[in-house]
Amino acid sequence: MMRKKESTDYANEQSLFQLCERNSAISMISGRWKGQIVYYISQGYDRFHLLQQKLPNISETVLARQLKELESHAILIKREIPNTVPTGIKYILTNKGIDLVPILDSLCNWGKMYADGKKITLAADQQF
Amino acid sequence: MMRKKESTDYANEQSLFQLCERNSAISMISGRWKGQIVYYISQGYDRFHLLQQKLPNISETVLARQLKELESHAILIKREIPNTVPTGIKYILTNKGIDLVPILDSLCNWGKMYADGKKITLAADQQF
DNA sequence: TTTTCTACTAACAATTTTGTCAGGTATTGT
DNA sequence: ACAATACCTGACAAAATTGTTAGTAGAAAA
Repeated sequence: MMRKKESTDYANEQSLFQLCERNSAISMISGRWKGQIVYYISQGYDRFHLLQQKLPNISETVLARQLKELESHAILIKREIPNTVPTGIKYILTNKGIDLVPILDSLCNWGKMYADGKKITLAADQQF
Repeated sequence: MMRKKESTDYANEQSLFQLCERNSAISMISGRWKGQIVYYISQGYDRFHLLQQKLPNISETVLARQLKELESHAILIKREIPNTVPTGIKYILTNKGIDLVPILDSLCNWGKMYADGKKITLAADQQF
């Protein structure tokens, strides 16, 4: 475990992680529903009422708001579906949104991997 | 873009993503400071006052609270440092915490990759 | 005409998260 | 004794997020 700057540490310190706003990326996905919305859209549940079906505990208002926020972060965009009965709109992920999916997936795997029993394990060099 | 279950879709639908609590993993890291705290501890800034130096805008109280929350999620643990001047404590990442670091890193890369200009790009099959 | 459907929005209330203030312990140095 | 360092905690205020209620529009079906 390294401390402060040593020359071997340089690449690490200079990493995007160091300079970027760690939190802006986190805040873009940290709504109560955003992860699930992005996921379901990626699965083809790309219309308002389909998302409502998939997320039965979210109200219309809240869903609309979350979609708007995702749109403002350029994670998805709205698109009118031509020739639809009462003017349908579908939501499609931008490339940014598509790239987010595997990251959310790995976050979720991480959560699940350590879900059971809350057993705490440490790296070998931290053992005692 | 697929809809509902088709046999080719099975693996996808069965993915951990589908079954796990997408949000529990997200909520563990979505504090205003948690990402940064985990990162700095991984970089060796493993003591209370070192974290304070690295995060000058966080108050003592809030830092202590965030650390406690991370501890309650088994992302880190406290450990007394023997023979220290006024009883030092250091924070070490559990394996769970260590595994989180590259995920936060990729989240951050993702954020940075799309940071400039907010240009929206779409996948080829969504073009128009 | 009234209802239904889809896709919203504004206004406000409830809840959750953050931040601030004022302590508190334990040890060492002066 | 008094100050300083390191690490907290409880109580409460401020701010942000989420949820609720009531409404909108435009078109088609009853």
